Amino acid sequence: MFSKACEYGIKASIFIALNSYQEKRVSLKAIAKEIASPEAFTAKILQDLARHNIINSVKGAHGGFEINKKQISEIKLEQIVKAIDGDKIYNGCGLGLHTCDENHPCPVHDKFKDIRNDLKIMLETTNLEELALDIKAGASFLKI
Amino acid sequence: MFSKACEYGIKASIFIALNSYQEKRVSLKAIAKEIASPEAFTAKILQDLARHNIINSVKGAHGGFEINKKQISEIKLEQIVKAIDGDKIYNGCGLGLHTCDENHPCPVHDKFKDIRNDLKIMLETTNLEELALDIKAGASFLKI
DNA sequence: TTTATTTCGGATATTTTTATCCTATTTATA
DNA sequence: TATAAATAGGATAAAAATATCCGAAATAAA
Ligand code: FES
Ligand code: FES
Repeated sequence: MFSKACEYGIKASIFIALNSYQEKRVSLKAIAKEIASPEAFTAKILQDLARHNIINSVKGAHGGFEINKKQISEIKLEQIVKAIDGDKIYNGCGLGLHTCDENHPCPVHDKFKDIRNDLKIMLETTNLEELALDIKAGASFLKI
Repeated sequence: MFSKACEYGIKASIFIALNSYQEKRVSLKAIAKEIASPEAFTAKILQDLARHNIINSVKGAHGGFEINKKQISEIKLEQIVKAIDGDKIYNGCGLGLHTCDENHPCPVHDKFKDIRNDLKIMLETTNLEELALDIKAGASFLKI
């Protein structure tokens, strides 16, 4: 469904958000450990998220990653997915036709579009805050 | 969502079904042309589907691929997807945890499982016959 | 100002997916 | 029986995704 890069990006963002509530900046190393992801690969993804202004990176000693506390509840999964995987999950045809077009539908178009739309709505309405709170409450997990 | 192999497998199966209704066996070449897929790669996928008894292959002159007419309405998309992509689409965690487990959910589990279940139901209830009929009626397309 | 820490970013490596090539095998028919 | 037409399947190649390495740049603190 999502690429590995996107999975890491989502999990990392949640962990960063969680720490940002406590004014704590987290290092790449801490993130990779917490979400069980390869460090260098995760670094690339974090750079990408920083370039998209989803997270903030601070270089140098005592540097790391953080998210503006006030923005956490405004950041939707959709932004992360679009930043990393692009919007093919929204516009792509389920059977790989060049474009998903109501006027030139593939055989599964009608059945597929509803599911894809539900996914779209889910991504557009889910924000980082709620996900971080679940982790904090021990109601969900970032690894294993 | 689906792998390229799976997309080709679904489209090929629909085209084979369509022809099998008219007692026509279709060649690899004809299939690849009709669904705009690479011939040799498509051959591998068809072999896979044949091994899974979803389609039937006939070697030699006047050979090709066909589906037992009476089975066309019984073949569900689910069988094709499972044969090619396996069942990770059913059991896999949306964020890549080892297993999707209600008791050890990832942050998006609750929101994800409903969408995944809708997809599952769609695949389990959609059969080749209805898809082939749409193609025949010009209501859907296999390429471009 | 030096040092330790940490992200940045380019280059490279590995793995997986997608695609191609070639020979063997099977089968209908001339 | 010889030939042509097809699929089967192993080997290989190309492309994309995933992962690693390393030096450069930035920054805090000694
Ligand atoms: S055309 Fe294939 S999903 Fe819309
Ligand atoms: S645990 Fe991640 S989708 Fe169920």
